[in-house]
Amino acid sequence: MKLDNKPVTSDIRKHLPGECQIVASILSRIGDKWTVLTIMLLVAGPKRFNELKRMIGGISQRMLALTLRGLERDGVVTRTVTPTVPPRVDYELTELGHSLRVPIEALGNWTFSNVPAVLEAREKFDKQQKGKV
Amino acid sequence: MKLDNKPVTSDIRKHLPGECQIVASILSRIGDKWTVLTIMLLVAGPKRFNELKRMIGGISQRMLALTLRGLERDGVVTRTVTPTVPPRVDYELTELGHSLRVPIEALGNWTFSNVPAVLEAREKFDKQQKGKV
DNA sequence: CTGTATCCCAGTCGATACTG
DNA sequence: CAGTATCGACTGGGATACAG
Repeated sequence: MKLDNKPVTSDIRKHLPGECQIVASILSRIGDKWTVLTIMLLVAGPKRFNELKRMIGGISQRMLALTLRGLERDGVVTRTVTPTVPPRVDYELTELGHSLRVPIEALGNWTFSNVPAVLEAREKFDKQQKGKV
Repeated sequence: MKLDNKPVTSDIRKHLPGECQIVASILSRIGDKWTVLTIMLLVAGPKRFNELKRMIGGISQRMLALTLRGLERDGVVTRTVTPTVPPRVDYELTELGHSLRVPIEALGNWTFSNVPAVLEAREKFDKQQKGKV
């Protein structure tokens, strides 16, 4: 897999077969249950581990750790350890992470403004299914 | 989930608690393994079941059926049966589906153009991890 | 052709306990 | 505070077989 400095067209449909997997793997991280929420919180500034945990609410320690490690691996967040007692770890969006904010918010806003339409569609669909049985 | 106490960024944060689940459920459909690809293919026009199956390649009959059913339920695609022998079923994006194309492509294009950055970050991260053990 | 129904494995996630 | 380790429940998804 190499796409060095190729003039990347802005059309997703033109990707090569090999790139498909990478794109899918990144896309699946976005679709991950906690990723979007975590990024949205970090947009406001650096956060500590438990700070994020509290803000997210429903997440387990394990999943937050996994989510953050995944984001760190992909270069979206940085992890900064301050070796005090007790230890302090700050997570912060990288430049790449901040650039992700734009498309993520586009998607979030689309979702938000179409919630009624989707709900209506689901209700209608479910009602039809019910009548079919 | 509490996103409502900070003076932050976009509309996505303004949602009410109850809507959070809906937003998450829609978002998770986007992150679904086959959804984005399927939508991208349908952007070009209506497609039949096996036509989609062939184009996607790696998908099983079961997953394509489930994916399409989910999209239909959310009002993103329509399913049109032509009762001939053999039967013919066409799937087509609704207006809602076509509007989804914009944010999806934004995300896709971000992903596509940042593949090198992410790959580099992963490689760097993995190397560091390796050295730590 | 276009599905639905079953079986089954691999991976995911939460809860809990333990460590530095 | 900030994790890692482990276990068990649950689920996604492929393969296969069958039906309209």
